[in-house]
Amino acid sequence: MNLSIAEENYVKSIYKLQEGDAVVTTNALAYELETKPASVTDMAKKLKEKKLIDYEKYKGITLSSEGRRVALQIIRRHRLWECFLVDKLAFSWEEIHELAEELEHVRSEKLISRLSDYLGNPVIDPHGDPIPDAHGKMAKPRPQTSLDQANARRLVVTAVTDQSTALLAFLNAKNIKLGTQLEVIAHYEYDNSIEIKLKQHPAITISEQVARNIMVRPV
Amino acid sequence: MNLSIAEENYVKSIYKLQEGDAVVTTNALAYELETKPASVTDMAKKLKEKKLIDYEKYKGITLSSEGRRVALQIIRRHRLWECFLVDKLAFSWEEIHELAEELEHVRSEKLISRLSDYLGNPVIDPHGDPIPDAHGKMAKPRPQTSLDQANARRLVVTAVTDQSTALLAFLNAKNIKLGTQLEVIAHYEYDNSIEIKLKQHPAITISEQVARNIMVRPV
DNA sequence: AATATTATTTAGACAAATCTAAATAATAAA
DNA sequence: TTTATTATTTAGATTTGTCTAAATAATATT
Ligand SMILES: [Mn+2]
Ligand SMILES: [Mn+2]
Ligand SMILES: [Mn+2]
Ligand SMILES: [Mn+2]
Repeated sequence: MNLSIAEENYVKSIYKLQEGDAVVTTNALAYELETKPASVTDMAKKLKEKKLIDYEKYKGITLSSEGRRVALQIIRRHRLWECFLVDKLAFSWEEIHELAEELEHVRSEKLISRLSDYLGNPVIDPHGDPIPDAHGKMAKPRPQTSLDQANARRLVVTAVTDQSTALLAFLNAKNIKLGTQLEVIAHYEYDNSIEIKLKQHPAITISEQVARNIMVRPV
Repeated sequence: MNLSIAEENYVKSIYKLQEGDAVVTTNALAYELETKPASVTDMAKKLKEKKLIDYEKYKGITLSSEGRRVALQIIRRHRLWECFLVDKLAFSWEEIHELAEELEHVRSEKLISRLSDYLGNPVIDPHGDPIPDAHGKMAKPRPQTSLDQANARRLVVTAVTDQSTALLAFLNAKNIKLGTQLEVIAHYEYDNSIEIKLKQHPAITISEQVARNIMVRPV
């Protein structure tokens, strides 16, 4: 089945919003793809026709098993290109998402398997997200929680859930990256901000919004 | 100016067919792009509107200076990706053209300049074609002739003009690649075929059609 | 110079992807 | 359980890139 770039982007976004088994709503998908609900309805009909999604009027969207397979391939391509950009071309993690958003649409099994080999078959991307293998199998992510809900005091950063340039640039400025170890000093109840300390750096206070998007596990 | 993939492909093909200063005809461009003359006429109007080409009804097409600039950027991207595929991912020269045809449309100055650095700023691609630099400057190709017109006896292969998978696969089978040294044994007048000999290989006879597409210079 | 052939353009249509505005369905509030 | 609000879909339009068939222009042939 030959999918257009638009169709691939829809499938990928549906996968992302599904998070397991939840039904994806028209509005949520429109927001995610920065398009209009009417456009989503149009595309939903096409993707249903192609048997990539299950969809009934007013009932929301879920991926079919074929749709899931396709989504995982696209995600694989996306994340491998991200690894390439960071590991080989020395891009930083906030610059790569947009580029990978385009590179992911070059469809060639051979290209991607060679790229993966070339990169040493990585299993996580520069944002800490797992990379599906050629069969769509992903390493189950190690148990992790968002920083605002972590109990332990000594933590290591494992991923970021929001990959906006703005957040990643903020984290760069504060020297926080994947693998960074930090210690929670205090929770401030007033605004749910959190004071943390990185080795060799003075303590800083980060907002709840930032903390929610940093995934951590006990060191 | 933001060009679509289709527009980029047109500009690149016009550049290729122009070969210096010749006017490009509607039919030639349609054939090159595997489309119909009517479609070319439609697109010519759009590219003229965008000031990328000079075009008057029935008078053919030439690139404007802006069009030339754009074409050289696309060619740069195409050839750098070809280098990447061969040098880093171990593709062979007949597989890379199609992939580069897609990769060339990822527009990012930064990506391409980093890629170029990463590859050691190569000046020729795996087919022997020169790679424009960031300003569109290309190394003037060293004087070369097609194998069927070469006078010298000892020659070295510098480029191939036809990059079809079929020709490149044929050359692979005969162990002919860029830099291969060969000796012309005989010209056969009957069908203009040429007998050549590679070091450590028995002599072989190649057709005029093949010889026309192999570029060489005296060793 | 008239006629035939070839090249190019136009007219009109279509598919993909999108949009706005209006209609309808689902859900929440009164 | 009506009524209001929100979510979703439909109707109809637009843009981009393409096509076929017909018309016209340019060129070649007689
Ligand atoms: Mn994308
Ligand atoms: Mn990522
Ligand atoms: Mn292309
Ligand atoms: Mn090439």
